[in-house]
Amino acid sequence: MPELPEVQTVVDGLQILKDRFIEDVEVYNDNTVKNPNTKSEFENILKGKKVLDVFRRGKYIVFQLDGEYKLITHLRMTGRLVAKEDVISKYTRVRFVFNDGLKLNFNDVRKFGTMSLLHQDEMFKEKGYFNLGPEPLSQDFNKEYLLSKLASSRAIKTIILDQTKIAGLGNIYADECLFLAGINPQRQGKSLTKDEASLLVDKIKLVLENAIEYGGTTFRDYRNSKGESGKFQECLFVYGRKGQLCLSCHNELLHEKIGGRTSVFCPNCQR
DNA sequence: ACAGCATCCTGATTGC
DNA sequence: TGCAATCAGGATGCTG
Repeated sequence: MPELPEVQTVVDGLQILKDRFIEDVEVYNDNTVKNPNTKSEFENILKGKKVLDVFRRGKYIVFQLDGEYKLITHLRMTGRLVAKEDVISKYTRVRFVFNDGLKLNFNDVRKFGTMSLLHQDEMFKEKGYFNLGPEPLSQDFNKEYLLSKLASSRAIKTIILDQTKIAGLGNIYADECLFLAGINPQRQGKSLTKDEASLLVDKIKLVLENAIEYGGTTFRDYRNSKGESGKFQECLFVYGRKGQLCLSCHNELLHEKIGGRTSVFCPNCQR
């Protein structure tokens, strides 16, 4: 599941696309493209455009193109942007050919991933992108900010998964952060003390930084832009470990559905 | 206004 | 053994 560290790793690998020109575009799955309305429009606008920059915002990958256009991509669960293989698979949804022959495939088993090509002045059309909260690794995300978002009866896990409040956390890192902060994921946001909120901010930053160092987590589907796995799965304390023993206190890890998401936690370490 | 749930989709895993 | 049900989960749209 590509979350912030996985998306960052992909973006790092896609820097090779900078200053290249898009020579050809093929859309194999119409529903992958959200904007513009037709795939011929999508293909025609992209052809001849230069890639000025590739960057990450939350879980989105953004290609800054000349002519003030942005190609905004979301991998969702199984999307992969692969700049290595020249093979069109049954899961290739969109394919780009660059001026020097390099190919970029957007492969996506489950077809949840999306691409939107938008001009600078119509960015509001991509609501999820437009409404993103602060980057968790920036100064804007601090304990004062988090406290201001905790005045809610919703579960703390649901709050930190809300992309309009914090951009980039998904199910894996939400569970990991809450474990390291010693906070039960079911706790109401408003029940957290200032110290707990402060600790949670620190652990969110720590986990994301470490996961980026490790090239992200490959639990099942995630691969980087070269098709390689990440290594942070070796560092997980709770995600995917339901029924196993807590690495800290050796009690059995429990699991609950919170906001429709499987959540694993230690009832002893997380209060 | 907002919380909660269904929906999208396909492969892997689990259960009978 | 084989088939069917369940699970995985990010964002969105609908419902109460």
